[in-house]
Amino acid sequence: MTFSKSFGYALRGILYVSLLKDEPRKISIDEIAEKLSVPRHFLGKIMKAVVKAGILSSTRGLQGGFFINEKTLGTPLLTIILLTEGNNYFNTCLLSMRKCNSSNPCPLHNKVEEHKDGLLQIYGQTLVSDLLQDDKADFIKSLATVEAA
Amino acid sequence: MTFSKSFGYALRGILYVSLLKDEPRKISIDEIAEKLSVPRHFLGKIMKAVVKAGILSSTRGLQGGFFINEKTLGTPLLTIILLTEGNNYFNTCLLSMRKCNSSNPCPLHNKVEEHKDGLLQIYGQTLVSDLLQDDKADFIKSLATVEAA
DNA sequence: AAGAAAAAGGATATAAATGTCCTTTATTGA
DNA sequence: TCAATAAAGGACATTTATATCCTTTTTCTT
Ligand code: FES
Ligand code: FES
Repeated sequence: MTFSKSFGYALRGILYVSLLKDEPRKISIDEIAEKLSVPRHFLGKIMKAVVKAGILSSTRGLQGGFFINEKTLGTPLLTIILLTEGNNYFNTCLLSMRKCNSSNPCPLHNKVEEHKDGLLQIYGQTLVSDLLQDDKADFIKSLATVEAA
Repeated sequence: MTFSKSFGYALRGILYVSLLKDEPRKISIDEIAEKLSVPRHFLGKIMKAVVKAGILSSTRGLQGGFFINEKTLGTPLLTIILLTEGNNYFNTCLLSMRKCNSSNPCPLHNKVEEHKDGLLQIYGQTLVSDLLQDDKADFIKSLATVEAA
C-alpha cells in the first residue's frame, strides 16, 4: 500500500511543474524543493530520473529548469510508480517470495488479488492530468508537506 | 501494496506453527527457518515480537519452542501487519505527507481511498485460520521461498 | 545437581533507502 | 569572451531495514 518517499517526491515534483505549465519561465529545482518542503538535493536526483524517463524535460543554464513536454500530462501514474519502485513492484509477492504467481499462490494471494488488480487498473488509467486541480493556490498547498495534521 | 520482509517472515512463521497445531511437540526456530528458507537469526527476532504481542506462545529450554495459544487462530491479518509495519501503516499518505487525511487530501487520496479501505476491510476480517489449507504438504510447500518461478 | 536444549536478549554487521555536498557541463546574457 | 545560473553527475553521510553472532535465561532430562 505504501510507496517510497522517492515516489512521493517524484509525483509531487511532476505535478508542481505541470501546474505551472502556462507560465513562460522554467521551474528550478530550488523552487520545487522549497514549495514542496522536500530535500533539495535528493529531489534533484529523482527529477533527473524523471527527465531521463521522458516524463518531464529540462534545460541547463541561465533561465533553465524543468518544464512539461508532450508526454507529461498523459503519463499514467503507473509509469511513475514503476520508475521509482522498480518494474517488479506489482509482481512481488506480499509474503516476500520470489514471484507473485497465481499458479502457485502464497496463502495471501487469492485474498488480495482482486484489490491488487483494481489498484493496478487505477494506476494505469489515472494520468498526471487527472490529478491536477483547478484551484492552483489550493493545489500547491495540498502538495506541500505539512507537519501538523 | 508491498509489505516488508519482516511481515512475510512473521506471517509465514505463524502459519507454519499453526499448521502443526495437532502435533504434541513444540516447534523450534531452527525448524521454522529451515522449512521456510528464511534467515534463522532474523526470524528469531521477529518471532520474539510475535510472542510478545501474544499472537503465539513459546517456552524456553529442552523441548521448548513455539506453539499456538487461544488467540493465534483468531488473529486478524491486520494485527500482524501493524506489528511489523507499524501502527501508522494505514494512515500514512501515499505521497509521503504527514498524515493521510480525507479533510485535506493529497492528489492521490481520493483515487485510491476505495481500494485502500477495501484492503483494510479484508485484512481486518481475514484470520490466521482463514489462511490455513487442508493439504499440509502442499501448504508447507507454498510457505517455502522458491527461487525459480 | 549437572548438562543439554532452546528461546530471549543484546551487540554488531551489511545492505538499501534517504539525504547532503561538491564538481562538471550546458545555457544565457552581457 | 566572460560571468552567472541551473541541471547533471558523482562522492559521501546518515538512517533504516535486514541479517548474523554471541551471551543469558529458562526448562527439561538424567
Ligand atoms: S501475493 Fe504472494 S504469491 Fe501473489
Ligand atoms: S493518500 Fe495522501 S492524504 Fe491520503
